[in-house]
Amino acid sequence: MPKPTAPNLPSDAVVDAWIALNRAQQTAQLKIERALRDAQLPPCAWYDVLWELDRAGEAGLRPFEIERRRLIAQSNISRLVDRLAEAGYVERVPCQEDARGQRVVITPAGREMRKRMWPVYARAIGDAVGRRVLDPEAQMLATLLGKLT
Amino acid sequence: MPKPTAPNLPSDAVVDAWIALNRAQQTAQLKIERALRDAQLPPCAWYDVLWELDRAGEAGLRPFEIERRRLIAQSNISRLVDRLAEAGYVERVPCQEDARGQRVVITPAGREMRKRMWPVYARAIGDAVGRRVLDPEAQMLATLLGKLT
DNA sequence: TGGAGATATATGCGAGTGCATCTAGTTGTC
DNA sequence: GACAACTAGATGCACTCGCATATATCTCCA
Repeated sequence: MPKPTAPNLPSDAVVDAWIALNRAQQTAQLKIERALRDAQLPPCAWYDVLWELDRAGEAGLRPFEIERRRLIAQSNISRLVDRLAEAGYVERVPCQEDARGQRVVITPAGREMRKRMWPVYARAIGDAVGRRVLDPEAQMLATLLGKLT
Repeated sequence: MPKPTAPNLPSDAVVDAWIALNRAQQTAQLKIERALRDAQLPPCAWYDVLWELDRAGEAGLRPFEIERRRLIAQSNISRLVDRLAEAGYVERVPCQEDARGQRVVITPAGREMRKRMWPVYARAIGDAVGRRVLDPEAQMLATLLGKLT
């Protein structure tokens, strides 16, 4: 009979879930990151940001918006945008409604890079995740994992 | 009807699972790491290795064994052991059956630190995971995530 | 209106990471 | 038994991260 030892102390099932979560994420992440690197493409994080910016369109996004959507720490956003801008994939444009801020806008080169990355990224996700679970399992996973966020 | 576009290309459910996996892991990891830091304790990775070594007993483990159990890259193990040794929590002892290698053995101070970390670590797992899912859900999660490793 | 406090972003710093490479020792093969 | 191929572990390097802090701007209220 599973019985917590004290308030908030996790059951064995919860600890197991935490361990499995780490291992699974790490394993998948490693494979996917490697697939991109092997294809001479930028890392996963670049894709995610380019994707957000592509969806955002002309207006782009404020750095703090990217931060919230992607759960990246503020200082890391700042530098990730630096790198993306240096690579020519995004542009920082001044922001008239708030002089402290800026808008980050994707460039055509950025859009193209995102498109170029997708097949590789997708195949890697397929290999690392899709091949190992059935579709309904994947759905269940997404639902359960969603509760942790 | 969900139908893969091409061999190995992931369905939407799979992509969602991958995204949720990242977010969940990152969120939980961040909280747990912070809880340890706030309690002036070493990071999560130290706990994991100390735990393996504690279970391994007198004989300790070879670095490459730790590597396999914890999915840490070889070079990182090497340096993590450096740090643990410098902190006095483990000791490198020469390995007679293979002169290239060594055995990493936990010290009493290491055992004690592991014990000291556990309550904080456990509570953090409880907060980050246990509070958000029911026990059977955690079990299901562990099972599904296990398939990805 | 004049600050006080909040918010947006940048940056210095110390630490950890992955990759490539190096050294030393081991195993298998002829 | 000698040499090629392999394995264990260490290390230099470039890069990224998280944290703390700095700076500029904004908001709101006395």
